[in-house]
Amino acid sequence: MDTRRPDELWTDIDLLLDDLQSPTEVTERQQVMDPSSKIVATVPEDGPDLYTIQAPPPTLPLDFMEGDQINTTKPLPDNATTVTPLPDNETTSNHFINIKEERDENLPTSPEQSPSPPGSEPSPPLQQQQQQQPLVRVQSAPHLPQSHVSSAMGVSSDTLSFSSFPNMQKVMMYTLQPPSVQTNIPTLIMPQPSVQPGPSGVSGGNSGMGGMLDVPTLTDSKGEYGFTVLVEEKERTTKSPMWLMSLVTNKLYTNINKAVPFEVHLGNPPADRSQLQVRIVPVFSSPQFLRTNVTRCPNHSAPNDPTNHDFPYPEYVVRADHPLADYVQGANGRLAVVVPLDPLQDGPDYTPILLRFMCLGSCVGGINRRPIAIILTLENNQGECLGRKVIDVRVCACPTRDIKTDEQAAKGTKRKGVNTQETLPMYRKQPRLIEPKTDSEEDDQIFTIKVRGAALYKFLLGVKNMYYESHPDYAQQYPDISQHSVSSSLIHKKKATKKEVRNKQETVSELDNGLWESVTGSPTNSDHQVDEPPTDPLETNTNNTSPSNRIVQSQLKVLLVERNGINNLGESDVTNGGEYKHLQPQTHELHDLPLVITTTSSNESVTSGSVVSQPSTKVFPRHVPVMPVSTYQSTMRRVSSEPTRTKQTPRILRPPPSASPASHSPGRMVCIRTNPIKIERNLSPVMREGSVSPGSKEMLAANVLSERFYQDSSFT
Amino acid sequence: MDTRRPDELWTDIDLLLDDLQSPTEVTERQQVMDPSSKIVATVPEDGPDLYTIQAPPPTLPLDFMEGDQINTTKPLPDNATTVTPLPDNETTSNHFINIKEERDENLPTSPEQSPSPPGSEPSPPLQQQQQQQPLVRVQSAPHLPQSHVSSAMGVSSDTLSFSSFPNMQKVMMYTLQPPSVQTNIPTLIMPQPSVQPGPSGVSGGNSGMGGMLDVPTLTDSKGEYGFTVLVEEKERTTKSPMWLMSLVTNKLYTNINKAVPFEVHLGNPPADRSQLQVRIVPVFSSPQFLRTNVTRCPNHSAPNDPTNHDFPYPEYVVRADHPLADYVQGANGRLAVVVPLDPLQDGPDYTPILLRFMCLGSCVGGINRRPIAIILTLENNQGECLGRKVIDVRVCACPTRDIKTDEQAAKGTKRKGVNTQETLPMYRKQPRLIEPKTDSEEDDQIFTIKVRGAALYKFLLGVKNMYYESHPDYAQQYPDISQHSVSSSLIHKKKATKKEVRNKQETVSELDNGLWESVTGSPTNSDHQVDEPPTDPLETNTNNTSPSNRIVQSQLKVLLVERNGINNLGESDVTNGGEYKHLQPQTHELHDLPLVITTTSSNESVTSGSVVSQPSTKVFPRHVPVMPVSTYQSTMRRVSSEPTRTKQTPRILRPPPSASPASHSPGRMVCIRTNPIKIERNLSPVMREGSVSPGSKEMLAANVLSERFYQDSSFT
DNA sequence: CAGGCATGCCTG
DNA sequence: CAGGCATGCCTG
Ligand SMILES: [Zn+2]
Ligand SMILES: [Zn+2]
Repeated sequence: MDTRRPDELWTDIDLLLDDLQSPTEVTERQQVMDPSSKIVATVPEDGPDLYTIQAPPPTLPLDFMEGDQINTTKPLPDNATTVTPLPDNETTSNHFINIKEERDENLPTSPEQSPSPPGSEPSPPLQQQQQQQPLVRVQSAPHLPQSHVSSAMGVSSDTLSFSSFPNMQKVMMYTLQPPSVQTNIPTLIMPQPSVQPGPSGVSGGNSGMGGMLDVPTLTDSKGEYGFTVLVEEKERTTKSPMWLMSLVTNKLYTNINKAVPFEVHLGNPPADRSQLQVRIVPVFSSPQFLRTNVTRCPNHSAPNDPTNHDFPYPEYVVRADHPLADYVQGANGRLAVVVPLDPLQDGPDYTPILLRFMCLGSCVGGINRRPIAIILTLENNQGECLGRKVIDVRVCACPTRDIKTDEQAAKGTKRKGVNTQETLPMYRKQPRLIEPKTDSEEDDQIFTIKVRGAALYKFLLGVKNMYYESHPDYAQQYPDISQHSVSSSLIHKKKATKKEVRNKQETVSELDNGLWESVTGSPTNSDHQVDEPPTDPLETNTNNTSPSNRIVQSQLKVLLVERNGINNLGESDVTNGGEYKHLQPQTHELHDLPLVITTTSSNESVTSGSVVSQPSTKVFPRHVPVMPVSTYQSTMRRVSSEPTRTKQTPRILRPPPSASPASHSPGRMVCIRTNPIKIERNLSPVMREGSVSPGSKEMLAANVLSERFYQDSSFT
Repeated sequence: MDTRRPDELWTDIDLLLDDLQSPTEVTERQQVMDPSSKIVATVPEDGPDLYTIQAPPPTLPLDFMEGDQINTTKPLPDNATTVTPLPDNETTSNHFINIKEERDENLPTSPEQSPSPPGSEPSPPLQQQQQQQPLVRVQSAPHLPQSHVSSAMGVSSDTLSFSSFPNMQKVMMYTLQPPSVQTNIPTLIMPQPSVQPGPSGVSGGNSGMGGMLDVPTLTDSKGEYGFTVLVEEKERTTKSPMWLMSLVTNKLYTNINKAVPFEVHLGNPPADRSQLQVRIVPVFSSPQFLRTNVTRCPNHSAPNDPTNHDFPYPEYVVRADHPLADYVQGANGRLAVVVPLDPLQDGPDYTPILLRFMCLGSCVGGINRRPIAIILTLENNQGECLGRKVIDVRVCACPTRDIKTDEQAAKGTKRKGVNTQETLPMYRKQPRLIEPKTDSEEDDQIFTIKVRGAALYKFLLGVKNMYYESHPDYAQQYPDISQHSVSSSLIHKKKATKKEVRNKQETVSELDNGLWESVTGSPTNSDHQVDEPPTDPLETNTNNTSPSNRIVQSQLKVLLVERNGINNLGESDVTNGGEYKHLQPQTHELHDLPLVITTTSSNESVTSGSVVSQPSTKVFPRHVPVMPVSTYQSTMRRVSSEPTRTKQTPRILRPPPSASPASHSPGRMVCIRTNPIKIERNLSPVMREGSVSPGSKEMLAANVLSERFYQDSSFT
């Protein structure tokens, strides 16, 4: 479930657009249409080939999050699984986006350093820079070197190596790049937005949650103070223990909202313990969700939930039973609770910290059956990380049953003598779907986007990849077709040959099984294959000798769509390759971009030859009242008649204010249109039922595309 | 899950207080304490006896909803199951609330007529009055005559008879009244608030939802136009049907967000069909939840849920695929969709209406595995009901599986030849718990409230009953002990004797089984046993000859607690017996009532002799940092130092504004205190962990009690 | 779509 | 608390 609010999505888009701006060449104009989302974009023509982007959803969603990157790879991966070149004898005469890519040789080469904007002073040391700039460079192509920036929350920039899983990228990653290409990969690096550590207890305020975050470090590190955290194997106080710690699966099993004591041990404590604190961050431990924030489900984070009646941080999964517990949103956007390290009590040689997990691992819209872990980091009062401990956690209604199940599965699987810590834990099958299956049956189909020209095709592929990267949940529900075919074949092969061969190959096969095993204790990373060894800021190996992260300026030029019958041409050239900015969400004046909406057969300029259009009558039962065209038009007109702030300023479509009670349902369809408006009665089911929704992915995609077009049109 | 927002709760409290005001006699002052909630109330002393109110939760929650009533029964039910009279040798010298009860003989006697305020003109006819006054009198005691007011939504005032279930009241109801007492029951009738048909699509705006509503009419009525609604047995269009209609269970089985065609038949259609419309209201069909609104779960009603991206009514469970569908909140607070009756198409002789169910029947925090039905009412454009059809619905992920399961169970249970329509459907076991079990283990205990004096005891019992009535979910999770013991014994007996005796006795046994069977098609009512025959406004039997609903003015007098060391005495005398008001939420000046919070052993004026206090050290694991007293005090001081608007005006505690990110967790504990503030270190677990929360039930209870005390203190 | 698992929750 | 059911969802 996407927990972001619409306005946050818009901020994301703004941020994205701000960083996507690249010089682009426009050659000619025509229209390319997405038959499913009914979004028509006018793009320059540049290439001779017509490619097909296959996507399961009916739209090309594009509400990517900040912190992601577009991978505009070149050369074109004609051998990619999902690429379906169409014959050039198509009658489509579309235009194309010409994407020029340049490698920026001025960018810093060490992945441990964030690149500075051109002309700015050199980056400060990592730790301090992180404190000042909450920017994290994330990179999605697994074959690219890693460049995550450490945070003070136990989520650091060092990347766990995928070297032991050579084939994993085929399964986990969305890339058009052949695995052999390891260098000179042009990428668009988008900085992570500065996270407003706003009131996280605000109703519905999932600020910065739901998008992609940095990849957490899941390796333990005692640090100079000998920091470690233990959990007793079993609560012996009562007959019905509130938690269970399995030494077999090395996982904590507990129920929802039960206090679990964590013992904080300092083997080499400093003289002044009062300056120390412990930060607890829950993370998804499965690779595909490492970068997804762990928040409470909508059910449990509802302000009326009893657990929130006396607690202003309803969205924090982990709570600490400590009067000075601090609930913060880290610079990386993750929700964390920080507890000061209490002085040692009389008895034991450790400091206990009581934690509660406020959602079940099965909570729909929340953890959603994905394995989680908590990262406990020892910090000084400057927030610098002094040690780290990662503990797998399973919050379930029947810990005793589940620990039994898991341990039996683990014992049945693993060979004796092999330390569980060394192998990837995988004790229970995991589902693949994240979102509640609320989409109508019409949505889950294979749609085809015909694109003429390699440039636009690549651009759209990059957008598609970016969307998948930033939407792991969506990727779960609608797996990328290209990836799916690759991974499924791998899965089949591995499954057939899985014969207790405990080596790297089998480890891969376990990964390929589609299970969401935790990577805790294993030096792996979610979607990045790195050549460098993993570097931990806590370790002495700070100098990284690996090849640097290649930052490339991508240039794209798009064309403005018509607006009010007039071509409003304008351009914008923004270099974003590797440039980091303080991303306090900036107010953009680009709010009023027209959007052309049409259907397949009504737009003459769009080739409708082999476009896969939906059967418009078959999907619905009989006697469906068809919404009249007038309804559409009047609704659209209502909004489009709003005063345009700046004629030359593109407009980003925004969702309408919350519908008034008096408004009827047709009023919910709000979009801004330009000429030509072409609506046919034979609307596709998707169009008719959901239509183009204000906050929908279609709209976002349209905005981004249109934004491109507008900004670059003045170049022509 | 309580879906109300805190501010709505406050509104509820305001409304409640407004109606609870009754003349009260204050004799003396002392303090009665709730050892669990740490709320100390000063009450007048009036009675010699010390009673005990047992309640499972650690608090005496009091965020009752409007539309409920307090049943201040007299005489005292000493033989009630939960009543535990304490010996009078307790050292407690508490004060008491003196509750005077008078029967208002001027009130109308017909349950079909809403009583008018004294001096006002007679009530208009039922139908019209309902249109004007969205007030519904609800009554909780099952042995009382029914007085629900009809609404235009197919939810009418006629009550289904419980005559076939003579023992049901013992199981379903919370009453201290012996079943034999059928008359002269003093009751406090609270009018239902006027429902603001506000923007239901507003985030978190569950306006008026979550409380108790009127009891819907679940009987079919063709009306003059021969109205009925059919659903085809099975969708034959596709191989995987989106719905299934079982003729065995007479229930519709469908998946979430699938369009199901309902065929609206008019056997005797009028000349002008264009003035007709159909209203669809989902209701819980099991007796204990008949009066609970059916709304979407927090998960699915989240604005970021894909189903809400293009739809401004996220909380409506039922959607209609119709361009003119209107999503309204009826006068009774229920969410409904109204669809105009389209003209007949060429082919069939019926009008199809496509409906979608936007939550699974299992949705936590929503339907929550409770059986539902939809009530389809034919209306004219004045909203007058012209016909009614009730259809059971099960929204599930596997309709084919579940219909199979249900039909097998039905066939295995019922004897051949017996029409399913005539028997209570009960095909699958139903759980008893509603709320997600988020409460800590410390919460689910039996707590004891010692009360001295019959009056206060009765008052508190009434409050407890009212809370249970208005919180069916809570009643599910923490069943009323008195009711539980009665019902469980009944269940055991019935189960043992359940030997295929298909008569009334067995029907009762089915009810006693704790299952949530639908009452559709059966003339039953949820928690009311009525002597009158059921009256349907559609039927000719409009004149009701049954004994009238006895309205009684209850007078209560409470004492003000100390504030700032000074006794601010004031009183308020409000007659609320049977008086109906237009309840546009009124702004009360009673916002600043002090609240005395203390713990058991620290308050010398409270007798701690046999008070059941929680073990303060045993519940928590070892090494729990105890929140220091200073933290409490500073936090409390922070809020209590706010400017008091009116010295004489009681203050209602309000939740603090959403916590700022910089605030630490102790800041969440906000309460307004008066002297004496007595905090001991050995705080009970409840106090220490959750503490007194601003929006919690403890606070609400304290506010109400304090409000009483304040208003009546000037009498002294 | 059927079989079966995962997992919350009810029952005894 | 163990056994088992209810029910969403994954797999084939
Ligand atoms: Zn949850
Ligand atoms: Zn739901």
